[in-house]
Amino acid sequence: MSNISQVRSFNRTVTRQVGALEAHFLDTPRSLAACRLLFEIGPDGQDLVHLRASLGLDSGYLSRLLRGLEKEGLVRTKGSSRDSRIRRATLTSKGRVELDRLNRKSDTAAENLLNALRPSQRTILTEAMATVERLIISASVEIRVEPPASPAAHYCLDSYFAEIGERFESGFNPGLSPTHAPDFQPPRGYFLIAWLYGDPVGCAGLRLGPTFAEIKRMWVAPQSRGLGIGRRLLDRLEDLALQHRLSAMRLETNRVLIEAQNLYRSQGFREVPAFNDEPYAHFWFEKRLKSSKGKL
Amino acid sequence: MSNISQVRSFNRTVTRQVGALEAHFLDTPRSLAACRLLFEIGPDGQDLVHLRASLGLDSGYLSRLLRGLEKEGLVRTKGSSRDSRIRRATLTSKGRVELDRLNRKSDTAAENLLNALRPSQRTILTEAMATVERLIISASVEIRVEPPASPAAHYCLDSYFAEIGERFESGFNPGLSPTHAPDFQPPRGYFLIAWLYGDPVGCAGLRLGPTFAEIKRMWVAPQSRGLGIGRRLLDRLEDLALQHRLSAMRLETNRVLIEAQNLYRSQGFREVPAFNDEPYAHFWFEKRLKSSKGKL
DNA sequence: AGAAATATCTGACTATAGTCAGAATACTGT
DNA sequence: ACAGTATTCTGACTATAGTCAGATATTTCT
Repeated sequence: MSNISQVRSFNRTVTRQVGALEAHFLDTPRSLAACRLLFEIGPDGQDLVHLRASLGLDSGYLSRLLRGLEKEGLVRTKGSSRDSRIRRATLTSKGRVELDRLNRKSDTAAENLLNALRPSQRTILTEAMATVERLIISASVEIRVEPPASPAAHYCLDSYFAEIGERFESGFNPGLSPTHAPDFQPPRGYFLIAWLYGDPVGCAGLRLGPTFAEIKRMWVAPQSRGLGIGRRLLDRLEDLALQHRLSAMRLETNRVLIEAQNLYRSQGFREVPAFNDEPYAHFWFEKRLKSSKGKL
Repeated sequence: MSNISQVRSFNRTVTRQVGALEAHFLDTPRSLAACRLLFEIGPDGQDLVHLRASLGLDSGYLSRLLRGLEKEGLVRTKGSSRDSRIRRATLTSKGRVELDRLNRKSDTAAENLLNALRPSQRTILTEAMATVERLIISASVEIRVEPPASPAAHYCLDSYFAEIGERFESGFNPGLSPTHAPDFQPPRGYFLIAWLYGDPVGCAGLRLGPTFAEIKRMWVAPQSRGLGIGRRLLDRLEDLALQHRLSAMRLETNRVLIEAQNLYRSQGFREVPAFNDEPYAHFWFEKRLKSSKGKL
């Protein structure tokens, strides 16, 4: 079977299976959309903006679904303190009981699937499921050029600074390593964000120099590591550097970021002597870009 | 992650992905249900009974969907020659063009998923998909005791006789190896049918003797082999024989049925001297049943 | 301060999906 | 021959899902 027909055959089989699992919700007095909403609100509650984005709902429709759940006494909505346009939905205690019930139902449905198999097959199935899931998620990541001052960029940079602040032996003070947003905006550079299902899960900045490009602020969200996002960010940066006919990409990194160093090496970067005096750097890397014949 | 939470996480991810693929149908003027119907009718046409069963549609709903497709000029229905209650839906040439278009759209959607991955990941993904699919299908097979004269039983037996008629070196004449339906019905025996999505895909008969049980008419549909159906049929037969406190199961087989002999051996059967004069048999097998202490 | 953007809600609407009862017709087993 | 069963169709109905155009309140930008 070709790859494409395997994917289509898989989709047919899995749709049927998932449909059967979803049918289990139908013995509740609630619609599937309302159940999904309960799951998405979760025990800790969620802002309506987030619910709308991650379930892809029309704002009117979401509003109506929430009114329905409120009438059932499962959900409460209240304004957020920071921004009183934003409202947050939380489960009432009755709602938490109901979510538990739905979770148990889903567990049972998954268990029924597994119970029909022999123990050795169960392991094979769940391992193959993990692989499929990881690769589908990986294929769903989309990398786009974004303004470095956008909210998503701020979110990434804040997360990045928070993480290295914890990991660097000396902590991290952004003031000592300043970078200006305009450096990462055309014409002086680029800022890439990796998106997964509407959430930013990684970023990378590129600053264009006269002969080489500098990579800065490269980060992948911890829960999304191992999906090849770092690799894809580097590939895109390389494309951009090549478009500008630069002959090399350079970056510096801190010694505690072992996994980043491995990534750079596996993507063709070589360690070079220090080319700047970045205070937090211990290693400097460079990748010569092949199809370039120096600066145009 | 536990097996159960892996299954649930897989379902979430895959639902999202499949939903995205299905969204591709939405740029047609047709509903998803109508598209599924076109796929199911296929280039060769299908009886309405089959469409209703395999898509799980209400007969009124199906009727209306078909009227819609007829109005669009994509489908024709005509009475069957054998039974004029049964009607058959076939695609018009315009319908075939439309089905081709849908197929190409689906191929493109599957291709987009694969194209987001590196070639090595594509192979890993499709192999894992094949594994997941095989095991889900395998878990969806249901084995039930059925009357040996039911239409499904006839379908299995006809397929079985047709297959061995082709494979046996001497052909096969059912008259020389007679078995009566009552032998496979309680209290004298059992007839098992393996069902997959409403279609019979395998069978096995058990004839209860005074001290041992005889297995007869064991068959698995060619397109469903490798799913462990034979193994599960044998397990169920063993349960039944144990319920009747029999000490052994016996069967005979033809030398060309190599895969069957491998199955028997792997399930604990041992070759024994001929215990009957079945004309088409070359090998005789027996499995002693453990928890039994002879006939009650 | 004023303009533009954002978040939510409501009312009015449409499309899709599905159910159910009954009618017409044809087949099957005895 | 005839009672019982199966197939399909129609009309009448409901539920679910979703869309769209404002209205309102709030925040952000300039």
